Amino acid sequence: MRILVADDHDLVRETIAAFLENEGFEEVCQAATLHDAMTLVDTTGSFDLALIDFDMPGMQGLEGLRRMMLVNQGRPVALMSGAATPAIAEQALAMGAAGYVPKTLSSRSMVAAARFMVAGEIFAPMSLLKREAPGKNALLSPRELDVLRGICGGKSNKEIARDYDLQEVTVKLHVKTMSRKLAAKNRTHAAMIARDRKLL
Amino acid sequence: MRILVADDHDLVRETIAAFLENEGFEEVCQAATLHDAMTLVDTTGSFDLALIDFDMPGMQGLEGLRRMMLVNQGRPVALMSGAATPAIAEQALAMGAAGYVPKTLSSRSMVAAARFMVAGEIFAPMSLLKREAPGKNALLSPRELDVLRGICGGKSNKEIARDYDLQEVTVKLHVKTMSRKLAAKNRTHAAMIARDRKLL
DNA sequence: TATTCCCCTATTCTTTCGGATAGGTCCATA
DNA sequence: TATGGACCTATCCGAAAGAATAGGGGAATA
Repeated sequence: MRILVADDHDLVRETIAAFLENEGFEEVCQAATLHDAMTLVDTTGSFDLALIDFDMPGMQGLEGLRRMMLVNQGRPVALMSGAATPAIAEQALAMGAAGYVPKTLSSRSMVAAARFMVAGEIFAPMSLLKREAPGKNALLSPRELDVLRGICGGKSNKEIARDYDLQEVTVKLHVKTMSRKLAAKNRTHAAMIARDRKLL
Repeated sequence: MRILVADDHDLVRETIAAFLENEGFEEVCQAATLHDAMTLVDTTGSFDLALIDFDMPGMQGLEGLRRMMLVNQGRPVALMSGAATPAIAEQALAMGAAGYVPKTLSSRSMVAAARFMVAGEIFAPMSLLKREAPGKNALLSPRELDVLRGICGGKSNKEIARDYDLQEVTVKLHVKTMSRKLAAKNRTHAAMIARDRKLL
């Protein structure tokens, strides 16, 4: 049961490591940079769980997470952060991270989360991933949502018009107004924004 | 501590409910269809956790999950399934589900998962979400990946050409060949496929 | 050496998108 | 009644995207 805790703040790292050791995890290694963490994996083998800090030297955003996941041979790697946006947490999970651990977590919860992830489950606090107020995408009218769905399916304006029994010009109108509301540069951008905000 | 178990297979549903009751959950309600489940929520109030079956009458794919999440007032709703693809599990989580619970889970794990989700965490077995062989997006050449990234950012061919110091026609070529490889109808479709498969 | 693959460019053409402008209906609410 | 919003349609235009065809250079490999 080998665990790696990687964080550049000595106090934070050592506290977490100490707690994990007390809770029965046999081997808890530490690293202060991504580079150190990766060489540690290279020399001593992969870990059953790696907790790595998001704001750590060497991590360029989530690129560091990606690299860490590669060297750890597909075994669980989780992202830790004191202050990261829900978007970051989601992206981390989407790229296959074993979890997202806010540093605000109580030490007991942290241990529980670690146990969970070691067992091959995914840990994430739901408060972070909660979609905002349900009626908040009222910025888009029903028709605009229809069109947006069509766009996300890769359809052309003509196809969308056929689907909903409209004229192509009307679809264009909706595309334009909807893109403006979403601050999208074009239909493709709008589709990606819709996907990101989960408002399809 | 109110929990709802919704599944059309009586045996499965009752077994799960019995286990949860034995483990200390006070009020465990049952429903055999999505409709029953939703009226139950309407009449008796929202649940601390709702476990709903993916292959249940009334659920049209994930649409049922969406509706259930709406009526349960933002409190945890998890998807259960005997045989669902990783894509479905991911989508469920992406739309804000509290978790994905395979029916193959041992009853002890099931209870642990329920506890977890009631506490506001997200549960998902990592094995399902694991990305396949890392070198599998070798179908796309490096340049095609560059272009794809640009498209996902909503950029025009001209902008992408400028970014990588290419001619616009060259970008068009990559767009075309890359779209063919991905079986995409157009750039927007390609962007969505890339997002789905996480191969950007 | 020949083959293959990726990369880059060029020309021409049609289709599609996107924007602007200018109407119209319906419906709810002030 | 008026006002505004959502919805629909129309025409015109320029820009962008997509498809077809035809190359050349470089690197790896059989």
